[in-house]
Amino acid sequence: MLDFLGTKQRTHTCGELRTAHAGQTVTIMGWVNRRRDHGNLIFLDLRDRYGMTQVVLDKDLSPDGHAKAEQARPEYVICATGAVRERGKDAVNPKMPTGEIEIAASELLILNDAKVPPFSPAEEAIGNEEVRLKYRYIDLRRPEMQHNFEVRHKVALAVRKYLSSQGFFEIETPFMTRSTPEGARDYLVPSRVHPGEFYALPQSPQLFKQILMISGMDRYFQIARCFRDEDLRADRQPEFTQIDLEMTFPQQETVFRVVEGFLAAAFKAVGIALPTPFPQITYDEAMRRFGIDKPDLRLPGLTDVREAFTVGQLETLAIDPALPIVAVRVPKVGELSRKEREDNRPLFDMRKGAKLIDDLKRLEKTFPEVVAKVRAAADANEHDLLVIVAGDPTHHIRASDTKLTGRLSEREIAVLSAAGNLRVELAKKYADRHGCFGVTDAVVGDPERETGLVEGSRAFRPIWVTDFPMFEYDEAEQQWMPAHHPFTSPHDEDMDRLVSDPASVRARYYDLAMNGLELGSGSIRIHRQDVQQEIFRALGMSDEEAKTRFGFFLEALQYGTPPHGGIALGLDRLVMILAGATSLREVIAFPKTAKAIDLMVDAPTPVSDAQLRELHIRPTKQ
RNA sequence: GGGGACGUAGUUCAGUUGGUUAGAAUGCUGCCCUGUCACGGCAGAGGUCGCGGGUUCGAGCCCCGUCGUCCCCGCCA
Repeated sequence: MLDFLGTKQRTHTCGELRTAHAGQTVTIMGWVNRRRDHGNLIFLDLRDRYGMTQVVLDKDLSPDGHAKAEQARPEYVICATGAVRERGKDAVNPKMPTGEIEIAASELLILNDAKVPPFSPAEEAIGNEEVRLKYRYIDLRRPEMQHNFEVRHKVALAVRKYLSSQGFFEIETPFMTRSTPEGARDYLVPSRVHPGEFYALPQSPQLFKQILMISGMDRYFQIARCFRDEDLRADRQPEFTQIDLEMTFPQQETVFRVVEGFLAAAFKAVGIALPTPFPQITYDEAMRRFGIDKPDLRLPGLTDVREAFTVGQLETLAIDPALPIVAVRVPKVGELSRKEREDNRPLFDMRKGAKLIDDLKRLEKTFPEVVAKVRAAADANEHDLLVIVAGDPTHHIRASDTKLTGRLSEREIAVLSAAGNLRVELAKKYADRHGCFGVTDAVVGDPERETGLVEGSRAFRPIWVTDFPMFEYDEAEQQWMPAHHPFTSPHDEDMDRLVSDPASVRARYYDLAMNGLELGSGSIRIHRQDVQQEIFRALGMSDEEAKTRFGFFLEALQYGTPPHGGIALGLDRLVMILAGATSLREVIAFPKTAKAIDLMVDAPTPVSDAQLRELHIRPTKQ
């Protein structure tokens, strides 16, 4: 029943034939997307990565081919040879790029059959992720998935090309290494040769890339796999890919220009113009204006409306005059009903003393002039949703005024971040009303879009967030902790306050945010041994402890370390944004479930006792 | 570790207050069909209602447990 391929060769893909090919005899191969059987006339849609082409089997023209086509079923692998024929006017399918032609097959080979698939790649929407992941090879046949991986490939290629053009070497670093100072749990690899000892899979190539700078490699990059044994989210997988780079003698701006360069190149590769340079904002300003350290610029920011209130009014309304009072505006959402407001309450975090005024109509009855001022300040019209977030003066639990993070107090941050999160949550909930998020899908969701840059697209809004605080106060441990890894350099002019006022010390640390997602983060590193020691001491770490934990690196630092810095960007997240997807699973070929299981290969699994014995491992019983 | 949603035909789902034989669409199988493109027509097959226990005369539906998928919190410097 099945045919041998013999010496047949594919002459064209299923996506490239046009009317210009009419008259040519061609051979195409692909999967049966759909079969339409009209008795003596059978249509087969052949699908491959490049597209779909209609093959016609006419019993008069090719009785053998027609007989084969009768046996063909969805997902059978077919080889069709025949003449390209322009379709009659009434037979043109304007929905298909190849819809003006068809192949009048003179010969049809069934190269392979297929079991009835659990779902069809030809179907538009499929829900069950469990089935999709188990039969991932079928899921990946879907045009949407193939498009996602085309985007992923083009982005990676553009990044490589650009960085290479800027003098960066792509250098690999080990997968089997030792635990590094990152904060996540390690995946461990037992050593057979060294009983009881383990390698760790890298959470990032952080220390290796710094050592490459010490090694004089000048500019390094890597599209690097990273591993972190933490619980998953829609935007977090246990193994993920970073565009990792490091350079010698940079200013912060030097790093920014490089990243802007390769991102612009990557976006251009998928047909989108990304204007550079990207805007910048300090951490403090981001918190004040957006209530979050990864602002989504597609939405209006928070508005400071303190001035709209008199001291007396604040007292009547039980609002803390010392804390920020901000308006959250969501365009075009309109007034909410009492029930809608009720439903939205869980979106607001009042645990740390923030308070929400979500019924401006009611407030307007008592204080019409206040509401008028708030509306004016927030630039709101009657079609916008507007709420006010302020501080609750009766709330003094835990949050303190004295322990500062940067120049904002913990209580100020509590109010601002409650407002900032509400802003994002409301926008997500009413996305279909304000339409600020919609453009993304329209721009890149169309696999057929091949040409034409979307000039200055407002769908993708990157922003640098700079000057993060160097330290965070850990309430549980009652001590200052590095907000990032301990090799991040503080600002030169903040150095003298390391001990006296750690809260005010700014790090030369930066994030790149896009559309409310953290795309990447980096820093200018510490390159001097004496500074590094000071930082460790500021963190309450003894010289001995530092030596045990990072000895090899501290040693390396002493052999002529140049100033250096870099950044790492999440490739998966970047592609996710470009693909308009909401989960990393849509842009990772073989992802894991929320419980870190690979449903296709069924991993992890128990291993044999012999294997464990060899590795000197004895599992503990539950 | 915690919270929430979901689990019924291959797939997507419906299933009333707990009541007789669990439905639809699609897919699948067979037959018919020479211009379809989500082809159409006729006929048919297809169910451990995730799993285990309980309540009840009677459970897809109620209760307890458990497993799985997804989302969130914690966690992820």
